[in-house]
Amino acid sequence: MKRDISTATKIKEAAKNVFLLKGFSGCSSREIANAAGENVALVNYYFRSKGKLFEQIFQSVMEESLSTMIAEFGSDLPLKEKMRIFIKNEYAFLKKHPEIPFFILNEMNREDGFVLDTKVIMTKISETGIFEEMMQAQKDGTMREISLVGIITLIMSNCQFPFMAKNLMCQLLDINKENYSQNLEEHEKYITDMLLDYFFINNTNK
Amino acid sequence: MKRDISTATKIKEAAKNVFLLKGFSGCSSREIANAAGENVALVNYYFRSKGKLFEQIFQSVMEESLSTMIAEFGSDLPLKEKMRIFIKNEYAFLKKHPEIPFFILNEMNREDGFVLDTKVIMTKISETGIFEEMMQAQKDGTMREISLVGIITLIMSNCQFPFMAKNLMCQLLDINKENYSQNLEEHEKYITDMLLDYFFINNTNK
DNA sequence: TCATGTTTTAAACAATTGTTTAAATTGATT
DNA sequence: AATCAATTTAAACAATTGTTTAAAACATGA
Repeated sequence: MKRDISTATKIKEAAKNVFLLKGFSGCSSREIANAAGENVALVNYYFRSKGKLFEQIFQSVMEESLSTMIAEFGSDLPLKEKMRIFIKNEYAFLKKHPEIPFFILNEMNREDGFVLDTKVIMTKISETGIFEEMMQAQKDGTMREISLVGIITLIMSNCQFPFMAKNLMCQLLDINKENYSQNLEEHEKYITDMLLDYFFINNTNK
Repeated sequence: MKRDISTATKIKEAAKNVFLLKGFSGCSSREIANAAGENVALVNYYFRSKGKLFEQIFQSVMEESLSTMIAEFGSDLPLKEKMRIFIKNEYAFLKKHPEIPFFILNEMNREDGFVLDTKVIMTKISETGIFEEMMQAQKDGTMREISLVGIITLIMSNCQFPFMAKNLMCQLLDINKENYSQNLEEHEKYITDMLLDYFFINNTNK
């Protein structure tokens, strides 16, 4: 007879918060149920198991974060400007969801971690033509010769690491989290300059 | 009456392997005992608790990985060459112990994670005079104006992320692990060039 | 060989885990 | 009001967790 969906979504939202904060192995079904203000059994009633619930949330988080990337790839801006906006968008997304990169990494390193359906996403990115555009720029000599894997790794390293290593860096450098957040702001300028300078051949005074 | 120490060390070594692979929350006392070929109770007999055992191992891993860094800082090489060797050493260490960066990050992000005694290590680095040397180079104009936190973050991002994100990258880019390891080799060249080019002002044709 | 203290073992501990069960409650349709 | 299926609840499930206990096995000095 279909009641309102509030119970299932209440659990789902609570689970997302808890999973993002503590990871799959780091929390219990009861903890999720309590956070949702509902009974433990309802987790299994609506989602069959803790694992099934997690899979749903993980997949949606994954797609949410990856689809942010492709926003401007279809436009007709110069490649260098596309990359600049890409980094800007990625960084803005991470400022909004700083827990996500470690959350994803953590679950990918779980021994019995879930297998992702990433081909859909990479295909979508590929369809924007961004990869061909980069290959062409490398042939033109406007872009440095570097593998696709290398480019993606460089960008992800510099965008994601500063956010997921916050606790480590603060302890290591003995600074508080507000201080580190300020550093994160100016770090965006660092990495944008560094990456674009490295990727693209400078021909201003040639 | 002192027996040989083999039992305690056997447990410690087994625990190090298991902890590095699965993390503190990801394994049980019994799993460690089995890996050591010993009885469960011996873990607590020799180390009081699972947590105490972990603390010992974590601290030693932390010091091992951080002390690798300072190897060449005391030498009289030019700053740029010191940094090049530093990156080389760091990368070589990571190739030998690819599990360590995620292991450390993971435990630093645990809710009830341990508080580190990092001041000892950072003090040791500081005593090499490397930080003053960089500040001086920035005044000289041979090095770009950039905060210490920024420099350290840039280096750690580019060295550590590629190793700890191996599983993620392989799934995302749909390549096998051997393939990725090859990419890691050429990636060292990428990051060394990029970082040094960014840090140091190029005055070859001025 | 006996006594002593250390090491190892199997068993038990209470607590927590994910999940299931069966009864109670709810809300709409007849 | 009665029916009936969907929802919610409290309780119980077996398995696993870290840790403790108490007896056994061991090695060594007398």
